[in-house]
Amino acid sequence: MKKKDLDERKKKVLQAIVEEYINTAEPVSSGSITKGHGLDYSSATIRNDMAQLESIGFLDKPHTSAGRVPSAEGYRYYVNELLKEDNLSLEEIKYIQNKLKIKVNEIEDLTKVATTTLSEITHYTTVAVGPKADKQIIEEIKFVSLGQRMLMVVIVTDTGLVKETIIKFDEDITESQVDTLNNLFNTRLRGKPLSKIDKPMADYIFSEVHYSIGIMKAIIEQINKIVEEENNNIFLEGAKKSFDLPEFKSMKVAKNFVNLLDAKDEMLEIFNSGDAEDINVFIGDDDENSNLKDFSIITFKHTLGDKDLGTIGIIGPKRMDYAKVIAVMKYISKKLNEDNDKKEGM
Amino acid sequence: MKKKDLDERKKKVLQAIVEEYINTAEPVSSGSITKGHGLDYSSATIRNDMAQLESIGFLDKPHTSAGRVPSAEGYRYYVNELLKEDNLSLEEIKYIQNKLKIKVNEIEDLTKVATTTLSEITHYTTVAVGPKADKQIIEEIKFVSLGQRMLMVVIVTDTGLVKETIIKFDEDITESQVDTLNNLFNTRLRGKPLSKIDKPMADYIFSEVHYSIGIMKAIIEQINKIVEEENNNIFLEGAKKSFDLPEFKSMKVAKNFVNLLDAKDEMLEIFNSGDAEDINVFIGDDDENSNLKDFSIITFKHTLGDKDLGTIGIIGPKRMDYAKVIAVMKYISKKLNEDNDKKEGM
DNA sequence: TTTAGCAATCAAACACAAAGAGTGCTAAAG
DNA sequence: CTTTAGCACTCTTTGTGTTTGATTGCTAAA
Repeated sequence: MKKKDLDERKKKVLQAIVEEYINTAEPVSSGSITKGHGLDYSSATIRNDMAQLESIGFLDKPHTSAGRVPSAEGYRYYVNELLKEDNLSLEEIKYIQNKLKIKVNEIEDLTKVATTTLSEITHYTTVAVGPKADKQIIEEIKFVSLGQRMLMVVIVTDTGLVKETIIKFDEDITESQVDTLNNLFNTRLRGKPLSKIDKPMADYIFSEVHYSIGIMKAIIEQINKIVEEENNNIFLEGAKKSFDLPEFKSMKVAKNFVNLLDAKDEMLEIFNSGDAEDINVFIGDDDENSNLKDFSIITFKHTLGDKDLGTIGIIGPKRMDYAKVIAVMKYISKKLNEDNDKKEGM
Repeated sequence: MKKKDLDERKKKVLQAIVEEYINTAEPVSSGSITKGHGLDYSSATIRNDMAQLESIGFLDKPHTSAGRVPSAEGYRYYVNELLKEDNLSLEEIKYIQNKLKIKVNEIEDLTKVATTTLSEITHYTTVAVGPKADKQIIEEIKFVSLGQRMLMVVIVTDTGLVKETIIKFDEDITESQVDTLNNLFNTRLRGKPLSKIDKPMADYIFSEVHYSIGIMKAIIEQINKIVEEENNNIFLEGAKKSFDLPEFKSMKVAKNFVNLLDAKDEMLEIFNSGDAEDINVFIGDDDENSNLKDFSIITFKHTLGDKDLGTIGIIGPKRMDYAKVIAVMKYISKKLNEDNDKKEGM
């Protein structure tokens, strides 16, 4: 049997199982879904369907006399084919509106508020990562001296993001040197992506500036550090909530969770791999020794027009309430764009 | 019996029990400490001592036929009276030296490196909190305009800390306004602690500047936000390591741990309450429903002369290796001061 | 004061039975 | 051909009683 060709009843059975399991976190028996969910068959009939759904890999059986549990594939089919839109309650809508109403100076703050709100409404752990360095265009680089031996570098990007760093030197730095720096860096980097501040760029700067190698080295080092940090910056919210989930009774699951949150590279890869237009659902595979085994990640891009302002996501159990989460995300995503439009126009 | 008047043998027995428990995480039986630890008595003798140590509250008994476990009071006595200095291995010393050698631009970075190193050597979770706002003296406030409607505020404090924030306005701001701001804030705030940027100060500024109430409000709001953030800033390292501890097999303990890390106010209170000169040991009380029940916190102040540069600490199980942790902390604390001396002199 | 000896205590481990949940299969009914 | 009732079978969970082993507390002797 082709996996796509589920007859209507089997679809309903799968859907009922997934939804039941999301609610109860217990294996679902054939008897428990004979009524409701648009079904009205005997448990024997359901059982036959279940056996087939298992044989094509959509269901798992913890052991003979337990019910069935959706497999990662089962969840995927459910999310792609069976999920029906959930509607937010009026309170939820009001709550979100109220939260996103705040005035912010940096887009980054707005992303954070949205991430926090998402966690508050869904009760899952949420995460925000900034846009990658190659997506951020430098609008201005400004060097400001703070006393004789201290210099601040400010980088303003088109995402409204402003990054600063302080550099201290062993030697004095003059105002004219600061001017040179401002000229040099701006003519060279304005309009380029953040990621352009790299080795070739450093070499060029070195070739242009013949004095104070020490100063130049310190500057380039520090700027590289900002870019690096910017590329690896992860904001986390509501991690503690996850520990109330029933799956966290298993120490193994809890440990996988903290390992997952700690594996920033893995997280960044997932968060940056999603499609820009859509809500992306990553359902943890069944691989026994993956951190992701028990979890799913759902992400969406915070955008303004075609500007990438970073990715916001949720990390929950595979058994998470996909319909609700996706509905909340869609709403927040829409609101973020509305608000941004207003801000642009102001 | 007075708690302080333990005879020599009882001290040794208590010490042996604590150390054995630290090693094994299992209740300690009378039989297991008849030899070694400077003891050479029969188990019956040890048993008598144990019974008395229990009656004065230094030991607990999970149940009749288990061994004994130190109580919070027992740990306290051990730490205050019995602990003998541990020595670091040559490798450990080298490792720390190497890590702290790095050149930093902000003291904050040095604190972070020290905190990370502390976690790496001890394998416990470590934490750093910055100095409180009333301990940080403002050396300069600088307003820098970034385009017509964007202003950056930089605050340099005597701890070398530089805080920046960006403020966006709905109206244009002129260079002369920026000059006024610089004058006003600097004459008023230079030499004052960060915490002085408060309501009375805001009122004063309002009374002096008669134009652009909107701009002034935005500025004061933002500055308050920095100070607030600065006061609540917690840096955490190695939280994941704790999950390998045997005590984390109990979900209750794991949950207490994440709750503890999440309860920033509680953490800050503990971290800020320590004595400046010393290494401070907070041993979790026996109170059943406290987050701290299973944990101890050890802190020391990162200082330079009499300047408070923040507090660094460790959060581990009550059963943690106090001798080792304290030894490492003492060494790092000393090194931080040495390095700072060098940095001051450069 | 210390220790040997021993009964008493209690968790942990084991074994076994019974109960309960749920399946898979078969054969009959629709 | 699809659906369903019926029932044997499987496997976990729960309960119970038993044994084992660790460890203590007490007593009486060294």
